[in-house]
Amino acid sequence: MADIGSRSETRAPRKRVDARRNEEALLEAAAAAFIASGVDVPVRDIAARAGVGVGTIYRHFPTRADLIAAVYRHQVEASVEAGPALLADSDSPFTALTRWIDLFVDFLVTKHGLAEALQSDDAAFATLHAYFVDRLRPVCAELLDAAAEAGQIRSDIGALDLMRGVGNLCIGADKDPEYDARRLIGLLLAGLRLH
Amino acid sequence: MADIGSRSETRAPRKRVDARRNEEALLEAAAAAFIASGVDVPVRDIAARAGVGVGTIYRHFPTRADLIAAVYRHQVEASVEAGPALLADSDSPFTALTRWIDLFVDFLVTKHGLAEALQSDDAAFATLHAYFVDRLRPVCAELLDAAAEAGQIRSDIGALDLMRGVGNLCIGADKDPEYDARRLIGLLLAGLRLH
DNA sequence: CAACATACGGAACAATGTTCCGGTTTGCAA
DNA sequence: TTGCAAACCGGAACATTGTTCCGTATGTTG
Repeated sequence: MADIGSRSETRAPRKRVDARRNEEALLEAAAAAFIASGVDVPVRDIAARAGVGVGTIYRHFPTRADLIAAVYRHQVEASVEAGPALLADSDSPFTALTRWIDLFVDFLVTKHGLAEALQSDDAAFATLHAYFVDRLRPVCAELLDAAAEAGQIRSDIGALDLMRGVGNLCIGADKDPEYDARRLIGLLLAGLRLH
Repeated sequence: MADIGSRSETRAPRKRVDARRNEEALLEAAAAAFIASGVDVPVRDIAARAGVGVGTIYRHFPTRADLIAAVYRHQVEASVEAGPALLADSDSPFTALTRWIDLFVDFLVTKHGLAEALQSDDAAFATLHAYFVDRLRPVCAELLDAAAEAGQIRSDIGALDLMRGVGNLCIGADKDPEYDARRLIGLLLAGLRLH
């Protein structure tokens, strides 16, 4: 039987083209604005870059967290996929864990203010926090479990704890060149090892 | 030679009594407001508690950092004095270091938002950061050096790095009861040890 | 007690987040 | 193709908070 509604993707009465175009423009504008001014850039700035009104932002992305999540979704998914790959390619689970954490740190420190936003208790960032946890915790847990099972690390630290610690240690790493977050994260991982 | 200006403390032509009274009231009001709403409590709230206008706050404490520093000065100084005492009383330098860090953590997590403020790159908090570093770094360095000299820990981590890491790990510890900052800080210290 | 310096209070201004509504555009169906 | 209801748009308007400024009140001194 022929497809009733042309060859478009989803059901749902098809979004208006202007809405789709604006959403696209907003994602691009937000990405640029985040790089230029951090994830706390004023809403008005993003709207101006995208050439839309502030109302349009709130309509497409009710909270700042939604916008941030949308902008960085690709990279988060890449981290999700990197987990199993590292586990397969590395010579030990602990090495894989270390490498994965390194990717995670790269991600956090290159997005100005992301680490801060993730740890913030601001209700507006709750969904962002939830998104990161939902996607990344299982991956981190897998790496952690593998290393624990191999007897390389203690097994009394949860994935959430570790991610939280790493996230916290990344705060401010992009502002202060004197601060070497990786060094401290290395210490944290060293503290995890069994001897 | 006799003291020219009565038996008061400082030089400087003696402040007006209302000014001194307001400063006192502000310190008390700020301390209460910090406990109730964190160190980010709106300036107006503090002014209202103290029964003064906002202008009075800015006159006595030009930046929020000045006010915070004044409110917590006593406790910071207590931490400064605790360092040598712990070193003398503990059975090993590493134990002393651990205990001192514990005091430091206590201090940070009980002051809502203090850890965040300390790591913030906001220019308004620069002097607060500087005050903490000036007073506490030498103490931490002394403990760190003693432990390193005793061969208990590696010697390639500076006092500033450690304090920064501990401070970062304390962020959010007062909000989220699931998050156990001390556990991660324990890991960090474990990573410091030599075997 | 008078004159002066200092401090006070809060209105006014600025930056930013958030809501709301009149006007416009678009998708759909007759 | 044309008409229309629904969806969407832009930005004015409002709320919150930090910061400055100045006319007024108060303490201090001679």
